[in-house]
Amino acid sequence: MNGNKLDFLKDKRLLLVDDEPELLDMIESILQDEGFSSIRKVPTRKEALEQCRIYKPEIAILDVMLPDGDGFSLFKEMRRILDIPVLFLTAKDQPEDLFTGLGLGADDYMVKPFLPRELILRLYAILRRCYKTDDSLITLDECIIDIGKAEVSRKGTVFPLTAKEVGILTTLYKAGNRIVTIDFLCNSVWGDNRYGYENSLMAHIRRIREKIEENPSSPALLVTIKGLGYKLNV
Amino acid sequence: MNGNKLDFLKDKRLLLVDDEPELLDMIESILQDEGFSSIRKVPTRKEALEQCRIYKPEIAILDVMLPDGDGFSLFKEMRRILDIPVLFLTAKDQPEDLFTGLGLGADDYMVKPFLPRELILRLYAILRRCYKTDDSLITLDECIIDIGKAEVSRKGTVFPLTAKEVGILTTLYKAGNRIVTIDFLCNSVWGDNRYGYENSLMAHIRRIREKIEENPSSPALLVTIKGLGYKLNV
DNA sequence: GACAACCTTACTTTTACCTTACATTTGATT
DNA sequence: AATCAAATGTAAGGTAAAAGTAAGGTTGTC
Repeated sequence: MNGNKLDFLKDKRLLLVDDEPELLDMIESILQDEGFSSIRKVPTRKEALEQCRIYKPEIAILDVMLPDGDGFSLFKEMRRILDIPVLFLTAKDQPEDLFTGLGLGADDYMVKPFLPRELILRLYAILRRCYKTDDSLITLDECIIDIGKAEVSRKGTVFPLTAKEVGILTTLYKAGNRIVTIDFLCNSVWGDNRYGYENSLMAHIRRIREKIEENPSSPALLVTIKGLGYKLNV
Repeated sequence: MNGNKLDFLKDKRLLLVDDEPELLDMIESILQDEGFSSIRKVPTRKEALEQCRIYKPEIAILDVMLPDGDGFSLFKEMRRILDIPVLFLTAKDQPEDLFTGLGLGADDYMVKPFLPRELILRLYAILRRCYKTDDSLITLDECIIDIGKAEVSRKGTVFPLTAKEVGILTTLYKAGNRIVTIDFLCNSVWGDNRYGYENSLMAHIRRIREKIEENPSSPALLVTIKGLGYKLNV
């Protein structure tokens, strides 16, 4: 697991929720030793939900027991905000908990105390499956978009991409050639609850089209679905 | 787990590999009871590889101990043919096996003897993540409506849907092939307490029928219930 | 057969988005 | 601190697809 092929998984944003500070610190150090760079830990249900909104974690490790509510109801609330994989932890070796957790739609389940190595491995197993397409290379017909290098190459010419352009393209790509609403795009590029950037988005869309499209005025790759949003054809 | 939302997972092709025929039969009956319809079981590494080529399973449950080689090397060979999720089984409660399995890239790991229910739940957890559906896909006979992409495909042709069309179809679909009144449809598409759009709705219904119906003038999918409303046959 | 509910089509209007040129911000460099 | 270039944001007129309208036609029910 020390190869470089899965290193991008270490950049994923993790959220740890547990009421015991010692355990929280322990897990954090296990994960840091493994190379995970973006970890946020909170002790309560309330803070967990807050972090879901502002931090937008890509995976969560939840304790079943929390001071202000159980992990299961937290899980359900989280799923309404984000569709991220979840690994449950429980102190009690009660099979009931396992069934409840997995039955709700959790991705894995571990009983405390656990071996650090097992946590790491199960974490990788989940991340691998959920985020395997993070090669950051988007191939659309004759056009190759390299998110990592922030450039587009088409017909032998290389066009550089700006930060906002990369943000927009990434959001569109992650949607998996489904329609992304203008609101969602604005939120993911400029941050939550920000309005008034619709026109700016439009200007960016135009600039992107001038780089990726054969004919920017009648786009074939980044298309408009009037009244609904934009779509990237992959 | 008996809801109908995850029923499509039960159609997935499963491959069981274990050298003990009793265990093989036991797992098969557990899975059959749950509703899994496509199960193939083999006792050897050699046959497992053969099945990967001809049966093309969508998930595999592998025993670590096999008469003609261990499960780990089988796993590596399988991955060269198919990139499917794998759940390992082991009789020995050796942590080493767990690390080897997950380290290689397996998706989950269970120690025998296990609870049938846990197997089922872990299986669902893996399948859900690997084959998560587009919940916005409506299949009506020969016609597939993709709400997320706002398009309808019928007989190989793809027709785009407009915003209002998507709204109407979504409302009809959510009603679950029950009759939806014209008032209700208008309210859900144009907003509450708005009248005077009945005729506009009719025009939209016509346009939808031209996209989804074989014969738009005698509809079979989006039918009129005179005096009551419209109904989507699912 | 008379009425009402709904269909159908062509036509008009509107809205959501396009486009372009220009203004402002950001951030690197001296 | 000043300068400059690149990136980003803004404004405004333009446009085509989508939505709405109207009017004559059709179907089913009492």
